[in-house]
Amino acid sequence: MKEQRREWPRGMKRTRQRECVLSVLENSDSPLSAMDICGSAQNRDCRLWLSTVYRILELFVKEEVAVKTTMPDGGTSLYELNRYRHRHYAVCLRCRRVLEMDNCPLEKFVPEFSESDFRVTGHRIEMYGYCRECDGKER
Amino acid sequence: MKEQRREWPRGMKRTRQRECVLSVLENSDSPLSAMDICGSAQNRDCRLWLSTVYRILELFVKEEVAVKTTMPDGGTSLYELNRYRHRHYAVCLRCRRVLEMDNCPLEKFVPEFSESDFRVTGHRIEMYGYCRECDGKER
DNA sequence: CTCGGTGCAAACTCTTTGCATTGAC
DNA sequence: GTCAATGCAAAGAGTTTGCACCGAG
Repeated sequence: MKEQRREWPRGMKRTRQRECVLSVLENSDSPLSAMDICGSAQNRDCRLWLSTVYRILELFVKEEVAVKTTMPDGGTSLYELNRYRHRHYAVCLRCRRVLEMDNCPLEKFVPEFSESDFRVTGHRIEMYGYCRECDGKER
Repeated sequence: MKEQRREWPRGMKRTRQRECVLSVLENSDSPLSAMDICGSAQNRDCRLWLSTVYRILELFVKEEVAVKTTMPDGGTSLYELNRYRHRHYAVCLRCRRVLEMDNCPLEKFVPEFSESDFRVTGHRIEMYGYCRECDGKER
């Protein structure tokens, strides 16, 4: 995984802890939980508290630096960098591995509603199934 | 909302509490939280504990009577009957109203993956935006 | 009658909040 | 120097677990 230097988000005070959280996010190619992030940060010799991670993530989401998601069966919230591009995932039901899809089914799609109008500003798609390694194996 | 009688799921012990949870789910056309379900049950003069609701829902999901989902920004898990048909929702970002979509963008879609194969067995789609009442209003 | 289901309490996990101190600007 | 950000503790929400009693089969 490569260190990709990006400029610091404008108008946001630059602290050691925020740099660290941003760096962890930059160097992950799948969504992370607050606890994952806190752990990775500790491994980089950056001491910071879990509540601080939550506060930083909240800020990042507000500033649209990061995006918050959840796996469909609920549980913990996950965060990833807002890469300003369309990205959808396929989740393996066996090993939980997350694959990135190269295309988006909503490119040319116009949703229909019987009851009402709706102005669509975003969408979320996840595919479920089995990755190559898990397909055919039990459970 | 109409009482739709369906037969009791096979091989599952029939108790007052389970009938009640099933009935609440049958008569809702949007996903409900465990607490919603518990509340609705109380309104029907069915006393049951929240932990019981969770246990019943876990059973229903295992038996594929119900489906567990979450809104994308995390938080509480929601449950709805497994209606064995394709159904996607649009969620209003302002009032949280949930609209059902009449079509599915994945009918003719074949996902592409650069790295690996993936056998797709299901998918989840949610659209976000603003419903007619909320569009244009602030926040 | 038996054994799984439920009531109830308590624990657990993830997340948020409050307050004093620290550190970026 | 000022005020926002953080460390830390503690509270909150949602969910799970343990155990004794109850009730469906």
